Amino acid sequence: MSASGKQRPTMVDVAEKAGVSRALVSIIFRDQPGASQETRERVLRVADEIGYRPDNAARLLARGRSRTLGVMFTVHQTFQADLVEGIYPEAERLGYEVLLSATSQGRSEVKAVEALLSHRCEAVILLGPDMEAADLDALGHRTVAVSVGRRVPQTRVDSVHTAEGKGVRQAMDHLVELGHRRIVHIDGGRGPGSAERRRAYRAAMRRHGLQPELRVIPGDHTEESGIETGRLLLAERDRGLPLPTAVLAGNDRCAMGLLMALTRAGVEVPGDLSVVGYDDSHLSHLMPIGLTTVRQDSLLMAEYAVRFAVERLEDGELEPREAVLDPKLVVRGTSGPAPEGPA
Amino acid sequence: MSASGKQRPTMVDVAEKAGVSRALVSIIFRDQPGASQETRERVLRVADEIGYRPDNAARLLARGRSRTLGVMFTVHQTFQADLVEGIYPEAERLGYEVLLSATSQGRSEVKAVEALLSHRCEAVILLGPDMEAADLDALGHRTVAVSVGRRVPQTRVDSVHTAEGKGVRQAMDHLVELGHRRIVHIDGGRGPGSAERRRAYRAAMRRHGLQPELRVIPGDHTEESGIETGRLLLAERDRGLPLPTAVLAGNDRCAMGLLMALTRAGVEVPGDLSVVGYDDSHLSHLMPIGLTTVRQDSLLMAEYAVRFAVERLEDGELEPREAVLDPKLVVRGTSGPAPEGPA
DNA sequence: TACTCGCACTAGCGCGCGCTAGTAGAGCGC
DNA sequence: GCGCTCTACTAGCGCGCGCTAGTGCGAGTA
Repeated sequence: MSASGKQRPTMVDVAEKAGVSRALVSIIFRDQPGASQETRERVLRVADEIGYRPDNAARLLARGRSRTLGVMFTVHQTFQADLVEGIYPEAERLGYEVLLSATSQGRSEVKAVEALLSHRCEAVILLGPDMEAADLDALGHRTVAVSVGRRVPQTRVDSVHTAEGKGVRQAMDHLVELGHRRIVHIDGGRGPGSAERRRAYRAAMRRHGLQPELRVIPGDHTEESGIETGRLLLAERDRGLPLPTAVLAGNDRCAMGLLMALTRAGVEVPGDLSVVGYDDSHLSHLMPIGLTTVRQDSLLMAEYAVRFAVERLEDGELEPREAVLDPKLVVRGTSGPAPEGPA
Repeated sequence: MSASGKQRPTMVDVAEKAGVSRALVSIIFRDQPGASQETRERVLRVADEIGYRPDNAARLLARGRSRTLGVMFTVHQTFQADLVEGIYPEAERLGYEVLLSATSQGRSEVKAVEALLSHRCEAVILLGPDMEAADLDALGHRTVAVSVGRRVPQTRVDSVHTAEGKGVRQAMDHLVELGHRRIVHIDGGRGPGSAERRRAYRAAMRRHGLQPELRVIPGDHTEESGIETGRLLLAERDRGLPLPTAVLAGNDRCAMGLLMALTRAGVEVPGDLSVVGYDDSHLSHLMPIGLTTVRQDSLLMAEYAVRFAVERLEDGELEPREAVLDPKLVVRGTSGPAPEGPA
């Protein structure tokens, strides 16, 4: 037997060996009524003996539906990994399979989505999509699509995200209550949710009368971005400018980068400076003192995403929906009272 | 048009609209000779108009081969994300598609692999598999399998890994040269490569005459493990025991956790203590001073894995092969001279 | 005996495509 | 005219399975 010559056994093989028709084998493997208990057991035993497994490709060709959800995600985005982890069980619960397709440099979102569709996924769940709204809309016309983490108003695409505004507001209120005034925000660039977070930060600063201190530092949702910001702030300090007393990072990864840069340089967290992240990915626990962050419930988001997709598949008339989940500030060790002293 | 009623156009639709036979459309989409340039363009234009895309499921049913590689990976393992990123381009270069299937808690390796096989993957690439050698061997008999990061001698499974021993030896020599003697190793538990690293650590300690200082702390390949170890070491210090002067972590994630725990507690790295990781995942750059680590070339490993799989598929008689890549110590900021003074 | 009913099982078409074995027609040489 | 070759295209089977419309048969009823 050559390695490449490993012939997959088919239903016909099982049927012949068991002395029944192929149709009956089909019935048995679909767990449909129409076969005696005795025959069921015999056929299953035979199938097991010759190593038969149903061929999904053929299966989903034969029945019109594939009952498969495609998930597009970005390698290296921690929070998306959390989401993927939540998607599997919910999909299984509803009787759907899951196919993953990653984007990375050199593999665009379009490519990743095409791969999913060509494998007959009935719906695609896009984790933090970065494509144009128009492209998203077009995709929504071609198939059932759900965007997670990014709002997509006015399109035929369902979306699941958290009320970014609320989350940021909670974080800002928390910091202000602790006496912070010089609070800067590291922007998430084109990252999912960034625009809303930036807006909410600005609004919160104004609301608290901190307009003069308002400062948005460009960045993105990576550790590098946090490190760079850290370097920038340290350089400013060395030139005599005051450090901010608190930083609202674009997400947890960014916050972690910032923390690494600052603590290495001897800045006390939260003594000299407080840091708040966003996501509550498992990174939040990396800091021994815990990262104060705005929790997005990845499990719940995954659940919604899967359910939106499935419900749209089963009732095509449904209008696009939007789930806006409540974020929740989780106070851990990286936020504390603002340091004393003059600005 | 209801959302779920989005009927995918098929070749028949294209053929009818273009006024040719379905077979000709097939020829054109497979880029085979047998159609005039003029017809080609017309058919492709028509196909584009009605939004036709080839159906992969049907395609791989019709031709015997699917030309698809399945990749099993673990969500959250950073280094595996690096590997996935390398697998895509190499597979594409060789004309293969890639299907991903993740393991996580609640989704076992067996489940993940079954999902891949049921979608007619011709071969599976297992990133850091944790299953029994016997199960791996069985899988190797059923299909073409490649294990990445874990050695699997005596099985019908190709494997790609680095010479863990060499890597550890380089790291240990580096530390000893810097004057370190009290070097502990955080074990990687059942993680890929752990056994070899542990063995090599022991051997290196003996070789350098440091047997009395030999110490392996149980752990695994997560940040949590590093944090716990950090806590443990700090607690020991508080009880008057000396800190080790250097730690060889099980991998980068573990090293990062350790660094977070130690630097938070005021331990100077590398002043008081040096830390060496393993993998050179992108985490290594998270530390502003850079993590000294043993580099595993993820791109090269991915390339080997894909090529092994493909070559076995195209020549089934090939015996299982093993690629052992040379690791390379990358010295960055977390390792420095051993601190002075008595133990 | 004749007639239904229900259970266990089978025949056979179709899913969308790849692929082999063709055919029709144009062009060419003699 | 005939035979040949070459290009452009088509007919039709098969991939492994789902599914509808059956068939056969024993038990129960009148």
